[in-house]
Amino acid sequence: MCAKPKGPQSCEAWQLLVRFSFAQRANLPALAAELELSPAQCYLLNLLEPDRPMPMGQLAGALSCDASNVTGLVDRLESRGLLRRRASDEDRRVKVLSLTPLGARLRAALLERMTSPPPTLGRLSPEEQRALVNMLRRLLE
Amino acid sequence: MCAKPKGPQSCEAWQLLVRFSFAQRANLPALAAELELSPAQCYLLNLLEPDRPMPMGQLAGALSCDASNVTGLVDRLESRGLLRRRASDEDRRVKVLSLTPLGARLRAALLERMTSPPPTLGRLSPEEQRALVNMLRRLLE
DNA sequence: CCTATTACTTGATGATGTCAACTATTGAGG
DNA sequence: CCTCAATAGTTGACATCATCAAGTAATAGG
Repeated sequence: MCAKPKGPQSCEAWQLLVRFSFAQRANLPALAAELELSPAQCYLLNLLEPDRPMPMGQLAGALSCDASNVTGLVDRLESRGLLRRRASDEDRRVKVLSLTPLGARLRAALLERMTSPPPTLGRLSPEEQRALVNMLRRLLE
Repeated sequence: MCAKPKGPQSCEAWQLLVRFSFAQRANLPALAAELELSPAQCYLLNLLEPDRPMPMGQLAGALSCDASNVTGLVDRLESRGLLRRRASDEDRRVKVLSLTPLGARLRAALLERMTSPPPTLGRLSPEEQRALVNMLRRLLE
């Protein structure tokens, strides 16, 4: 049924993490809609940190989608005044994206809503939560 | 920054879980494409278990999307012979979906690829993995 | 310079997703 | 029975998402 590099639990742990991701994805549309965003725009805003401008190509890589798709996403976000395109000084082919103050505020609101812990997290004791943080950090590198 | 029903770790644990979900989402398109599926079709197939037919409306609820969207998704999957629509006997307004043998095989291949654990899981000891399974089970109910 | 590569845009096309309007069926009263 | 409202799904219109192929501008290497 599944590869197991570290015993039978490997598989189950990963299965549960994937199940968790799917469940998480299901409530993103509603959450995004409250801020007049689409899920794709949320993914983009999540990656674009306020104090760290990013070239469009790098964003396409992080989203693992085509560069032309990023063009359209950025068109719509820029027209709403949430971010700016600016030609890079070193390489004028490159367009660097940076959040406007408005965009930074919207991003903060988005992240706060997304990461506000659900009541089920209370089922884990503080020590368990510490252990969970420790493990997830290692899984994410 | 975030609500903390159980101390400062609550927030971080959840943040990491959300980050994990986002990272996970990024490699779904490529994985789905190997099976000639779209991400949305993967979500649908994941929910439709081979031995448990499901009404379209219930599927729309589980995907948290509009019913008319399910119509289109099902149209395409049905035209590929992956599932069948059948009018329910008790209530003929209801269309019950069931996987064909072909659809069940594709679903199995999909789930196997999605849940095959990445090498980073090897960073957790077997006891840690057991603890992780235990915690995720409680988070997911 | 000349040429190839790179970063982004554009246009075409199909899939996803929502909404409003529609059909068919069910169910509750009168 | 016979409305009449509610429900399940479909359809059509429309915007967004996503890819591909082709195009433009800038860079880099020879």
